Amino acid sequence: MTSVEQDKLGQAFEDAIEVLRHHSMGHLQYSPDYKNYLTFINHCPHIRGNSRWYGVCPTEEPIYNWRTMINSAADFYHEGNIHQPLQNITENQLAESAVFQQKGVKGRKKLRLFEYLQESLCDPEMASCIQWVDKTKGIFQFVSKNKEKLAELWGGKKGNRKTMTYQKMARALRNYRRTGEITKIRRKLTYQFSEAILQRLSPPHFLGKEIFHSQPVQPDQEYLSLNNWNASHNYAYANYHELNYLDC
DNA sequence: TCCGATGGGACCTAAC
DNA sequence: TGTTAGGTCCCATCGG
Repeated sequence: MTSVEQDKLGQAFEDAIEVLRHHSMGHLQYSPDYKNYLTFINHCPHIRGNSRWYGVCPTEEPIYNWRTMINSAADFYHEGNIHQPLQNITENQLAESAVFQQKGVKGRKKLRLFEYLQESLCDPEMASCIQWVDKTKGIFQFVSKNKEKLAELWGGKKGNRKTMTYQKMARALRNYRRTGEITKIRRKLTYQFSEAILQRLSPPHFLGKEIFHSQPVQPDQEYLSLNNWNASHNYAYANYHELNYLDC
C-alpha cells in the first residue's frame, strides 16, 4: 500500500470513528460516512480484531429498529436524500419503507426473501417459526413445526397466486447460494446470512461486537465465521466497490 | 422402509 | 427488451 493509499485509509477510518461517535451521542444519521464505515470495516477485517476500537461502539440498542433504519436510510440514500437526518423521518415513513411497498410505489425496492427473514427473526411473534441460532454469525433456523406458516406468510406478503410452501421457499433460499447472500448450514433447517447481508441490514454494534473478532475456524465447525465468509465465497457485494482502490 | 429435508434443473412470472 | 429475483413443478438423493 502506498503512502497516499495509507492516508486515504486513515482518513476513511477517522471518518468511520467520527460516525460511531455520532451514534453513541444519539445523533443517528445515515450518511456517506457511515456507508464508508461499512465499506471500510468490510474491506479491512484485521481492524475488526483491534480491541482499541471497541470502546467507540455503543452497547445499548437504539430506540428504532436498526435494520428498519438501514432499509429506510438506504432508500433515502438512493433517492438523494442522504443529508436528511433520520430523526426527522416519521415512524410511518420508516414503516412504509421497511415494508418496501412492493407494488405501485415507484422507486421502492421489492421486499426480498432475506429481508423478510431478517424481519421475522426480529419479530418476537415469529419466534415460533424462525429463530436465531447464533445471531452474531447470522445463523438462523426454521422451526420444523411452523416453518410452513412462515412460508405461507411470505407467500401472502408477495401476493402469490398459490400457497407458498417451505419447499418452495427453501428453493428460493438455495438460489442465494449463487450470490453467497445466504448459505445452507449442514444442520437441519439451518441457514446463515453472509457478512455483507448482515452488515447491510444491521450495524455491527447491533449484532454484538463478536462480529469484529477474528475467530479461528475449527476443523469440525459446521458453519463459517463471518470473517471467513468472503474468503470462502469470494463474494464482492456491489455496495463495496467504492473503496476498491484501497488494497486492505 | 418411510418420510421429511435437501438439492437442482428447467421454465415461468413480474418488476425494474 | 434484457436482467433480476423469485415462484413453480418435478424428480432424485440423503439421513434419521
